Amino acid sequence: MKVTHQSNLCHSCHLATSCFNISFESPHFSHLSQIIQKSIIVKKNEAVYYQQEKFRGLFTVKQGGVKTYLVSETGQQVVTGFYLPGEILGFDAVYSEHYIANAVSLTSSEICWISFADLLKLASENQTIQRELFKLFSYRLQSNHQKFHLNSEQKVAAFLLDYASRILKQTTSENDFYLLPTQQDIASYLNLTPETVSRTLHRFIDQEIFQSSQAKRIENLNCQKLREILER
Amino acid sequence: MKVTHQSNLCHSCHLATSCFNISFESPHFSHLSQIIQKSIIVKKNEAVYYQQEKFRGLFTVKQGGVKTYLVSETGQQVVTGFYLPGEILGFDAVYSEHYIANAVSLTSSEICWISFADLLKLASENQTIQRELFKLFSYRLQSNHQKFHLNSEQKVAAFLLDYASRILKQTTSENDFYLLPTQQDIASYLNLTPETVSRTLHRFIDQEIFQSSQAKRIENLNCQKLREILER
DNA sequence: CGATCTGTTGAACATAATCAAACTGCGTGG
DNA sequence: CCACGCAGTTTGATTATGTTCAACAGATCG
Repeated sequence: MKVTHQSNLCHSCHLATSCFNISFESPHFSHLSQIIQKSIIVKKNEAVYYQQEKFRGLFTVKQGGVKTYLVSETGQQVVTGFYLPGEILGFDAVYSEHYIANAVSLTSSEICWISFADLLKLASENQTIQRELFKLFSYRLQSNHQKFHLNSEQKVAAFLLDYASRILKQTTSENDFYLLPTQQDIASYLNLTPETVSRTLHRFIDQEIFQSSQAKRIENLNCQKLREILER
Repeated sequence: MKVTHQSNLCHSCHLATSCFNISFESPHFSHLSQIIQKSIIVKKNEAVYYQQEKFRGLFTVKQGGVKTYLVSETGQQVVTGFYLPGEILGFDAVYSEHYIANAVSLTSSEICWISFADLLKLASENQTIQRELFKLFSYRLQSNHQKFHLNSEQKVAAFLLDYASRILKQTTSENDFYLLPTQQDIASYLNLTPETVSRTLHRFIDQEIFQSSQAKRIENLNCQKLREILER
C-alpha cells in the first residue's frame, strides 16, 4: 500500500461530489474535503482492510473497485458487496468498531481514507453534513431484500442493471463497460454457482441482451430487456 | 390509533435502556427520554406507517410486535423484518424521507414515537448520543447476508435462534415463547413457501428440538441443536 | 511456457416449489 | 352458545430450478 498526500485530494477528483452527495460549490464541501487528505494505491487482490481488524475509518474508491467478503468459521467465503468509484465502504464496522468483512481490491485501485472521528466531529458542528451522513447510512439499509426472492436469471439481470447504473458515474455510457468482479465473485454475491452465472450470461448473449468481444466486457447492454426479465 | 401522553414514558418502561443502549443512570438518558413523549396503541393488522408515506419519525416497540413488508408493482408482498419490544423501526426511511415498507402490528402493540428532527438536534449537541445513533444505523447493516446462502432447514433454525435471543429482552427465558408472526410471514421473510416452513417446524418437533402444546407456542427450545444445524 | 485461476459445457441429481385437498382453530354473527 | 366462514396450517404427489460433479478449454501470470 503506497500512501499519497495531496493538499486538495477532492478538488482534483472528478468524483468529488459523488462520495457525500454534496456539491463542489457548497460551503460544506471544503469542510468535507479537508478530512480526506490521504489516498492509497491498493494492488489487485490486496486488502483495504481485514475482517475483525479494528475500525480505523471509512474508505472511498477513487479509481478501480473493491469487493467485500465474509469468511465463515467453516472457511466458506461469501461476497457481500462491490464498491465502485465514488462509493464508500466501512459503514458496517461502526457498530462493533471492527470491520465485519474483508475488503479486497478487484484491480489496482486508488482508495481515499476518511477519518471517522473527524467526520463525526464535523457532523456535530454542521447540521447539513450530519444529515447527509445519516442519509448515507440509511441508503445502505434499503437494498438486499430484492435480490433475495428472484430466480437465477432475474438475479443476474438485476446485478447487471445495478452495476451498469453505478459504473455510469465514471464513464459516459451504461451500455458498455467492463465487469471488475469475476463470474465466481458474482455467483457468490448472488448466491448462485459459477456454472449458473456462466450459463445465464451466455443465454443473455443468445437473446442479444448484450455482446461481448472479450472476457469481462459488456457491450451494447439492453437495459430495457433486463427490466422486462425482472417484471416477470 | 389511540395516542397517550406521558411525562416520563421511558422512566416507567422496563425496556428503557434497550432502545438506545444508554443506561438509565447515564446523564444522556434524560435527554433521550425527553424526546420520547408519546406512545400509541396500534391494534392487530393496523399500520404504524405505510410504504411511500412521508417520513415522520422513528418508532420503537414498547409492547407487542410489528412486521414490515414491501409490496412490489406486481402486487407481491415480501416481509422484510420483525420488530420486538425495545427495537426501533423506520431507519431506512431517512434516506428518501419516505417509508420504504409498510409497518403493521402483529398483535395489539404499544409503539413510542421518536421525532427524528429532535434526535438529530440532540445528536449534534451530544457526542455520545450521536455516536450511539450512528452505531444503531451501522448495526442494521450487518445481518441479511447470512440468511441468504442457507438451505431451508438452516433458515428456519437461524430464524428461531434470532427470534429467541431477541424475545429474551422481555421474558426470562429464550426457550419458551410465543411466535408473533404467522408461518406465512416467516416463510415470506425467509423466502420459503409456507409448506416448507410448516414441514421444517414439524421435523424440528420430531427431532425434539422443541415442543409445542398450542399454535405459535415454542417450548423448551434446544438452541444448541439449532446451532449444530447451522454449522453443517 | 508451464502452472494456476477462470470460465464452459453436459449429465445426473436434490432441494424446495407447486398444485391440490383437507384439516384446524379462531373470531363473528345468528 | 353454537354454527359458520375464513385464514392459516398440514399433508402428499409431482415437477422444476438450480446444484453438483466431472472434464475440458482459455486466460493470466510469474
